[in-house]
Amino acid sequence: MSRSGPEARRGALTLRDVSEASGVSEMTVSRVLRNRGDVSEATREKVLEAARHLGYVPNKIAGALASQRVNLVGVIIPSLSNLVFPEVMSGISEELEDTGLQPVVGVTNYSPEREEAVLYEMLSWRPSGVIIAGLEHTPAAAAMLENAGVPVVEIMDVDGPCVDSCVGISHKRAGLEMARAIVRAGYRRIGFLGTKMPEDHRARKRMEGFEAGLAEAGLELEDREFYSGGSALKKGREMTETMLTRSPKLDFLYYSNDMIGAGGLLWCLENGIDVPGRMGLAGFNGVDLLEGLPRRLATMDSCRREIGRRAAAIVAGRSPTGLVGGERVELTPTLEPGDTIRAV
Amino acid sequence: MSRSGPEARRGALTLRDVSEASGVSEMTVSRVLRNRGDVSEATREKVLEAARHLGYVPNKIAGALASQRVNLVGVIIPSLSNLVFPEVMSGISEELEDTGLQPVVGVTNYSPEREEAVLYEMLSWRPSGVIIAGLEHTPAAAAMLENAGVPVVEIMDVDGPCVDSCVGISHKRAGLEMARAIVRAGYRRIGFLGTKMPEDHRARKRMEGFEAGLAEAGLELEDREFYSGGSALKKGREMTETMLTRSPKLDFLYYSNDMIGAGGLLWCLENGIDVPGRMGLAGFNGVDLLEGLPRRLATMDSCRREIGRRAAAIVAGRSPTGLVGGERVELTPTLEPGDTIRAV
DNA sequence: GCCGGCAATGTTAGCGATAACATACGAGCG
DNA sequence: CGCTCGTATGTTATCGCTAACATTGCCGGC
Repeated sequence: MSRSGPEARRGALTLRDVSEASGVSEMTVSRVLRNRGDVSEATREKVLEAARHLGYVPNKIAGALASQRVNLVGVIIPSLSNLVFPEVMSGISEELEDTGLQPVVGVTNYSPEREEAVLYEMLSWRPSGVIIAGLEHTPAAAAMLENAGVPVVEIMDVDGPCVDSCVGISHKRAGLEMARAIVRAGYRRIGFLGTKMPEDHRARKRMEGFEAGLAEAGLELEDREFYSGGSALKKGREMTETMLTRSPKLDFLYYSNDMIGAGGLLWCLENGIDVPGRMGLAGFNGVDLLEGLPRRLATMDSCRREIGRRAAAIVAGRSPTGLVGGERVELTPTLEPGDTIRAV
Repeated sequence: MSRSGPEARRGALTLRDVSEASGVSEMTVSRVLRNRGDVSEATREKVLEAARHLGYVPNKIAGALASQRVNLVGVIIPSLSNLVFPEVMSGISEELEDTGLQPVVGVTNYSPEREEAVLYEMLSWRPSGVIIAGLEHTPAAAAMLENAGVPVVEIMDVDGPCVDSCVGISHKRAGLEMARAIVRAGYRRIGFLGTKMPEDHRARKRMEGFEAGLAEAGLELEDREFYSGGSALKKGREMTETMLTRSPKLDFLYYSNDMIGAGGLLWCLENGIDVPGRMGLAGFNGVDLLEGLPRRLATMDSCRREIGRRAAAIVAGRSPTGLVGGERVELTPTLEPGDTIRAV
């Protein structure tokens, strides 16, 4: 209600308005609003009152430009509908909570070009850190990360070289160990079911590790099936049916994620297949969902939340290691045998 | 490690660097990089080459301050782990794709105070629009939205007054119609299972509408059960068991979301309960997951993606209605009877 | 050959905040 | 009483970019 109305138009409110309303300089208002520097209690009150009354919202754009500081952390992930990434996000948010830093999300849909574009866009806001999923980037994206001049944490995966820091698990090893466990349990004729995504390097590495594990025992994958799009649970069913029709002698199915694994499990149970006797099953990720299934699917936890936390800690400069960058954190996924692998 | 030259430290790269490298003025570089104004083809090439070579990334902070334009849209939602919101996000992203606008997400965890804080933070970046879930806000948040001076779209819900525009479905009506369908199918002794979240106004409205629908037929809810946290699928099972133990005469269970409904369905099937003969079941949302279940759970689609699209269209100023604000879009959820309600 | 007119480029003045430095003022001290 | 010192506040100069307004050349028409 001050000058000619609440505010002639948007954002019309600036430090100057508050300063005039409270009778002190802009600088003092700025100090009060940021809790920085010495300001007398009386002045502080006066200023806060004026700001509140006017409904002033600081302009961080100007603030950031002047101070060369931005309290944003760019987070770049392939997808939000994957279940996995929202959990990573939670970990990040949790850890960033009281650092004054704020995550900003960008989604790439597993497209390297899109990743490059999203990264460019993010960097143009000069965030004080970047967390990005995966170790594989276009050359241009890699160069940008290299020159970002802020902490960069590549997450989810540690199988390969990273630009600055990385936090994740070895998907190769995850596949390998699952294969060993399966072989140890006596299964021999094994099928693989996964996503048709050349760009999902982690799924690929898991499969490679898995095959390597089988190879140790002189085994090979007997069959494979890939899908894309649609309800993962449904696809899991369909693929399982397809595969078992085609290769009825299989005695184990390894799924590249828990959702399709769950679909497969439901199908097997409905079709009277003895699990884990006649047929063993395993997925990957360790999602919540599994707890509600009729039987607990074997899986391997992918440490999603922990990955988020550790990555955020590095960006926030509070890593427990005390390092400032160039950190490499490999978490160890634990095998959860559930009820779908024979006990040894 | 590389050149102690090009940029001594982070972001040292500015328009000036590019301008010097290419021998034209900063303004011309700016024009080239934004594709604005007349620039000769030769100059354009020269500038782009220099920019690429240096690895220049424009500083949008400065750009936004100077131009008073920010290509960001703030999106404020309660949660990312809910399945529902990522889908809304997809709709938003899709629609925003070629508008030059970029969504920035803030998560409130269903806390009004957190919502207020997130909103304040967002507005301080002066986005060119805000999309926010729900119609209920703290007075301060409402005031901020009111004075934002940019398009504000409240989404998901239309049962109540909105600040500027809103896009959603009527949860009251959704509950009401589900109740009518259930009554019509001959069920009479009905239980409700939902989340223990006073702040989830939409779930609350659904329940209210549901009760109103029952009341039309002179019925009342015979039992209710609420949960919070944990695996929704598992909770669905547990609650179903609890409720049917306590109230064995119930003949219908209405779940406030599909996940717990799915858990309930699995439990019923495992326990040999005749669905939908002896017992009818229904959920809410229409999620993908349902397709993979042994039987299709009755549900009501909540138009999530469409809500995202329409909201984004309004913010982007491309609403099909041609209106500039103050729009009210009520979408109509469709009942999907699935296999868990008796045919009439 | 002079000048209007247009296309291509340059200059100037902020955008709204903050860093860094300056100033005012009262207290405490010898 | 003069001086130092520390606290509370004000001034000035950017931050990197863009809007708006010059300016420069070159063209053709009369």
